[in-house]
Amino acid sequence: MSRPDVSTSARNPTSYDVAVKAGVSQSAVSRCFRPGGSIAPATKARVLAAAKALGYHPNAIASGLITRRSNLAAVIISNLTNLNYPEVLAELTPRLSERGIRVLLFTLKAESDVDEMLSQVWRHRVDGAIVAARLSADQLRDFARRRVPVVLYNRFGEGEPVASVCCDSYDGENRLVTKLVQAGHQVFGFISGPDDSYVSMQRTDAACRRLQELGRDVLIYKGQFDYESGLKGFDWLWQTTAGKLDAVVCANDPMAIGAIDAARHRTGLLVPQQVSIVGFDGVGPATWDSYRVTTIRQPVRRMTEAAVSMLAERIENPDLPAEVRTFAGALIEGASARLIPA
Amino acid sequence: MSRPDVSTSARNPTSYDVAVKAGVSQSAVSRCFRPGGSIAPATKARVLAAAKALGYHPNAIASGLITRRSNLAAVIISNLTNLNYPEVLAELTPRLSERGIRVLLFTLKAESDVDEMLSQVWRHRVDGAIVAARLSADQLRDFARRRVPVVLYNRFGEGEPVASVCCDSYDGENRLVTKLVQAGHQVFGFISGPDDSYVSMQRTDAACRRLQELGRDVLIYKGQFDYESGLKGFDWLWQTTAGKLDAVVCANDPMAIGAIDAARHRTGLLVPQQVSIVGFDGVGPATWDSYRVTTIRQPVRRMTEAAVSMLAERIENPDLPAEVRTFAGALIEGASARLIPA
DNA sequence: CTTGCTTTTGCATCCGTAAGCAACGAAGCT
DNA sequence: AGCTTCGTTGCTTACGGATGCAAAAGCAAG
Repeated sequence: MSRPDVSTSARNPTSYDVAVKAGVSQSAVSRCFRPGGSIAPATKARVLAAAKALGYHPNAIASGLITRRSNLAAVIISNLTNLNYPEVLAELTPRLSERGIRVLLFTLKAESDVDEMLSQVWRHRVDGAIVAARLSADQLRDFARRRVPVVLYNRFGEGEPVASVCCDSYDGENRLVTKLVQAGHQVFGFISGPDDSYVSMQRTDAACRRLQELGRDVLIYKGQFDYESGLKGFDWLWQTTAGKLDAVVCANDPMAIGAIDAARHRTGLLVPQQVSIVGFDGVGPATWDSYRVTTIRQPVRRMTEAAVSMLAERIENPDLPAEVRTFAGALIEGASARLIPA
Repeated sequence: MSRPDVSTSARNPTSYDVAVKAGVSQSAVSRCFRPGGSIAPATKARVLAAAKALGYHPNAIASGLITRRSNLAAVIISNLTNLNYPEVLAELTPRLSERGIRVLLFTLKAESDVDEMLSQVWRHRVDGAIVAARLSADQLRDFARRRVPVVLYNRFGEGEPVASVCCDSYDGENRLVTKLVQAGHQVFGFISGPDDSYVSMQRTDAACRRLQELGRDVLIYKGQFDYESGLKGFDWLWQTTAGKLDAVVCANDPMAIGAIDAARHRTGLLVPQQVSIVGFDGVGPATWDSYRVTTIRQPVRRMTEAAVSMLAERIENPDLPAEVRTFAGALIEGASARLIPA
């Protein structure tokens, strides 16, 4: 039974259609679109011409079924509105693309169902995953069991060793805090992120530990990584220290910006003359003239490049050992903190 | 020849494996995972138990091959670092997910090869696409020819009618400009985005046309939608008007923020007392205390919801006519413009 | 117990591509 | 010329799940 020849091509053309037009077998067509396929140059040219004429593009679904490679990587990001992640995503996508891998994007809200999301990840048989979200040890073990390589971004596998790329929170906070103490600051406040954030945990721990080493106490306000938290956090710290507050260390830049605004516009202080405020990440707005936040800039390009190459290596060879690549951030001096002794 | 039983399950379990374990046929397993599959409740329970025990998840690739539905939508965004798009993407992803559609993300840099990207879109046989990037009429026609529904985001099909969701640039700029004129501003500057941006074109056209109607001249500086452009644009406008500049209308918020910073910190002006500056989009930083930009806030939630539902409808029924849904933005009065007569 | 109807089940086939295998021809060698 | 070697090519099958069709099972009424 022959299919009616609809000249408007109701269906996508298949490799078989191309084969007929080029006068070769379907296998030959297939080989034209595979790197390293054994095919004579003249034949290949004929096939490619036919393919172009028909508007043929190999069906990645059919190809994925037989090769067991989807050429997809899941990119799982908890909170895209965090100003750091758009840049990360914008860097990851073309880098993966260069290696022939497309991005299947998953975003998580706090309330959302991680298991449901992972089920979709499994269904699509992704070749690997880059994860900037909190996954449980069990969930990470599922990746290992299914032999789907994962690279964690700015977090470590808790318990299980997992490949990961991190900006060094300890180093960054150490440098910020040490500079602040050397400059003579006495009364410290810290504005953290939410409890379930690994990044927040690390930065909080790093800063507080270092402050303790240097003999300073620190008051902690628990924020949510957003501008509002910076506003509220500063007010609370200012009240609670009865105006003795000297320096505020924030777990990310938007909170530092909020704190700066609270200090200036709501409390009427001069930053950095009366109070120093530092952030972390080095997102775009931190460099704006009104803020010029003193912060640690993550080397996003190098980190994303590392994440992608680690993932690609592990897709080729799933037995590579877990490896953690740590990157030191760059101290941006900005103008929101007094870094020299008064 | 029987496959060795690797208890660590070297391969993903298939519906056949589940069928054997549950003592049913492969068809029955398949029907358990399809909505509306004819299956007895008791059987379904047995199958689901077996599936769970084996860690079975239906293979979306195999299923996509036979159903000709990938359950993927391409989301094509030209410039993720534009502060408006992360929010858009963060809204689109869960909304598509609710409808069983996963996001295949494509980002474009100016230099990047659109045709290569589209080739990947065709290969993956996406069910539809949401496009916030500049595509040529030919490229849009390819979507139609392949019967892949498209919804444009904040742009129109040029020539071809294409489904699209837009925030009304004309209305928004009209309201801003009219208010500024009513408040008595005389000398206007406009900071536009790049020439190849549809959004910039529209906003520029809308603002200038309205200014002309109201009998005001306007000087245009061509920017790139970024903070730097705002800085430079303001300086240039200030110089060029020899300090007569009254009001600056910017094609988006980051440029307005740059202009505010230039006015305040580089030229030493009071905003809005000496010069009014307005933006467009209503991105997060526009509301920060240091700026409080007077702007038009795009109704991102309603727009993304519309885009997703229009796409979903067209996936079900590709013959739906093109339709443009336009949303009026909300005027955010902010504090960067004087809106009442002096 | 039979009949007629509905629900549930299994069989067989198909989706579009990749790749092992064997066949083929051309070229190089003795 | 006869033989080997190598590059190309087509044939055939497999990937994993969805679905039309017919068979089987359940169920109610006669």
